[in-house]
Amino acid sequence: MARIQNNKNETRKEFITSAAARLFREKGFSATGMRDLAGEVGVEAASLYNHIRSKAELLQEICFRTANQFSAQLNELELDNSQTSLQKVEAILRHHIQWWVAKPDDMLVTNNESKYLQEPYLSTFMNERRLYVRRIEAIMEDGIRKGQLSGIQPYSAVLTLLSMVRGIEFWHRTKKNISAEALEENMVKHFIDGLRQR
Amino acid sequence: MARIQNNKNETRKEFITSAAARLFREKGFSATGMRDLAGEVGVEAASLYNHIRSKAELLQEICFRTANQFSAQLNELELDNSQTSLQKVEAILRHHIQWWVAKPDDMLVTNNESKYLQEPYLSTFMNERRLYVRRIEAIMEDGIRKGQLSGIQPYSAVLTLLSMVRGIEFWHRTKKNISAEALEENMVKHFIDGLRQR
DNA sequence: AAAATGCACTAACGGTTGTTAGTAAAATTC
DNA sequence: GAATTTTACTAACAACCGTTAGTGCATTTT
Repeated sequence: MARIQNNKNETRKEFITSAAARLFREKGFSATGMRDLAGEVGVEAASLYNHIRSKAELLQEICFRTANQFSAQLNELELDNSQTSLQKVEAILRHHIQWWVAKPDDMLVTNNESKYLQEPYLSTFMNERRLYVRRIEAIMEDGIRKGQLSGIQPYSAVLTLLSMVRGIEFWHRTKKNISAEALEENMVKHFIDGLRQR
Repeated sequence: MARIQNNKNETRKEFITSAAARLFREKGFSATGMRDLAGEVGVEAASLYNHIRSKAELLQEICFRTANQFSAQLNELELDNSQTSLQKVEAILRHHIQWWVAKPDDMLVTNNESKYLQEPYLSTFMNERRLYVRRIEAIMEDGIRKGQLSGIQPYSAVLTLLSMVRGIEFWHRTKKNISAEALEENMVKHFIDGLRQR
């Protein structure tokens, strides 16, 4: 009857949520059983419910924690007058790349498994995502007005930005091809060069 | 006891496979039940087994049909001496975009649900995918030798090519922003401009 | 018309799902 | 040290899973 061995200063709930992110990423939300998760944590399935309310709650925690993190960056960028629009777009792209490199579990679950959120969380999540796209579009439109960006439509550029970084998932499985730093510089150069006015 | 109403000249198995692709895309492979699929087809679950061997077989059919289609294009391109490497890369990108626009169900299932393939199909699929990446890399390396492509590493560029088009999934849900043709031209311009030697 | 095949049905199987109830031991608070 | 809270356990639940067996009607082939 040993307790969950949670390291340092994280709560047991956080420990479980991390394990859940790992499993949801590997096996998918639906194919991950509470008995799988319990095994990963080192406990019986029923014991998990002393710390969490439901399987659904775990998914909510992962998706919204991750999404809020990206909204927070936009909050700061929108108030920053010291950067050009192009610099802001580059900052957003780098932020996405770095999170895909550092937290692939969270990013994959947020991207691929968020559809299993139940209402009203699902609607909230999708609305937030739409808003996030529009806010980046607005930054790009500002750059077009100031002549810094090329004639590519902002909507298309945002879709590309948010999607191209998903290739990092594939990179994670075969790391030896290229370092994380080189990958970031390549992707940033490629995206920004294609976007810049010439 | 009405039969499955399959249109024109497709077999009943193809009719079922199409419905499966639609459901696997919407709900995911694991969360899609045979009773869901049966309802979509207009029949009882057990009746499906007069036409298919198993749920797993449906996934195999979708994933390999789609993957082979892309390999076939590369087979032709590799033998084509009338195009520059840059033109070949553009052709590959356009091919991906057009398939994401026309067959989003197949593309999404092949990308997101292929992990549920069972052995030995899973290993075969992943090896084919690795080989596909290397073949595109080889085309890009050729372009670098001939001075047509910029200093971006081929591996990074391939990851970007294969991933950026996944944004089309999001576009499908909110079509009014931009037409399919404009989206294609924007993405191609963005990707190729970023890749071209200047 | 007879025989053979195709196809959808009902019923059921063994296994798995997320979750709850009840209990006891361990850790914490008093 | 006693009282209280936290936490892990076993057992069990109703629902659902993919799939098989067996039956009989409908269609096609002979």
